[in-house]
Amino acid sequence: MEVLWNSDADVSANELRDALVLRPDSTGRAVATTTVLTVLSRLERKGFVTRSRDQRPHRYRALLSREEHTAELMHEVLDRSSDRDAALARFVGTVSDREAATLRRLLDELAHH
Amino acid sequence: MEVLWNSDADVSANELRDALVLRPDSTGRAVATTTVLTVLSRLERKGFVTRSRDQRPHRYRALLSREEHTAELMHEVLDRSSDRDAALARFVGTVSDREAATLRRLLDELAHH
DNA sequence: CCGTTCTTCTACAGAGCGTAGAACATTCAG
DNA sequence: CTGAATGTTCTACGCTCTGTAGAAGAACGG
Repeated sequence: MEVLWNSDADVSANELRDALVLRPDSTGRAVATTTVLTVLSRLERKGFVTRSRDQRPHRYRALLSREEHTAELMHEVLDRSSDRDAALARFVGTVSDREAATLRRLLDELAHH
Repeated sequence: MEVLWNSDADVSANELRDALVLRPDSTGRAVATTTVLTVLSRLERKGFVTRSRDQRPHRYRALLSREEHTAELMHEVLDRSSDRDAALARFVGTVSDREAATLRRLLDELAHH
C-alpha cells in the first residue's frame, strides 16, 4: 500500500484514490476515498506520512522517499542481528557483481567526502 | 521468537523450551512444550526450519543461520525497492565509518576471488 | 443556511502470532 | 503385551495489523 509514494508532490486523498486506479497492477476497481484516508491516517500515526492540516483538502506527503525508506528498513533488519559484521558479510557475499561494483563506487565517493 | 536460533545443533522441543527459560530476556515463566511445537511447525511450514522425523523426539534445526537470514531479509527489502542503486546509496550513506570500512574489506576479499 | 465536500469514528473480516488444552501416537518398563 | 509416560498434531482463542468502507461529524461555497 505504501507503494503509492512514488507520487512526487503533496496529494489529496481524492487525487491519491484516482492515481491508484491508474496504477499498472490496479484491478481497475477503485477503493473508496474513506479507505484511502484511513490508510493515510494510520501511516501518519506511524510516522511515514505528514499532512498539511491548514488547507482544507488536506495534502499528504511522504516523510521519507522510497529509497530512504528502503535503506531505513535495511538498517532495522541489520540492527536485529546479533553479529552485524557477519550479516553484512553474508549480504555482500550474495549481491550480484554489478551491485558489488556499485557498492565499491559508493564507498569510494564516501571516502572522498 | 526466531531468536532462539542461536542454538547451535539440532534440538528437541523440550530442550528448546528449557533453553528459552534461560535466555537473558526471559520472564522466567516457561511456555508449554506444545507452544514450542506449534511455533516450530509453523516455522517449518514457512521453510525456516527442518526436523528429522525418524528419531522420535523429533530434532529441529534452522535452515539458515541467523546471519544468512538477516542477509536474506536485507535482500528482500532491497528487492521491493524500485531503484535498487538509489536505495543502496542511501544505505551506504548511513552506515557508520567503521561499518563502511568493513564493507570495503568485504568487497576487496570478494574481488580477490 | 444548506447542500456538497472532506475528515474522523467505528467496524468488520482476514492473516499472522503467541499461547495452550485435548486428542492422538509412540515408546518403553515391566 | 500392556499401560503409563512421553511426544506430536489438531483445534482454538485472543491480540494486533491491514484492507476495506459506512455513518456521522466538520467545514466550505454559494
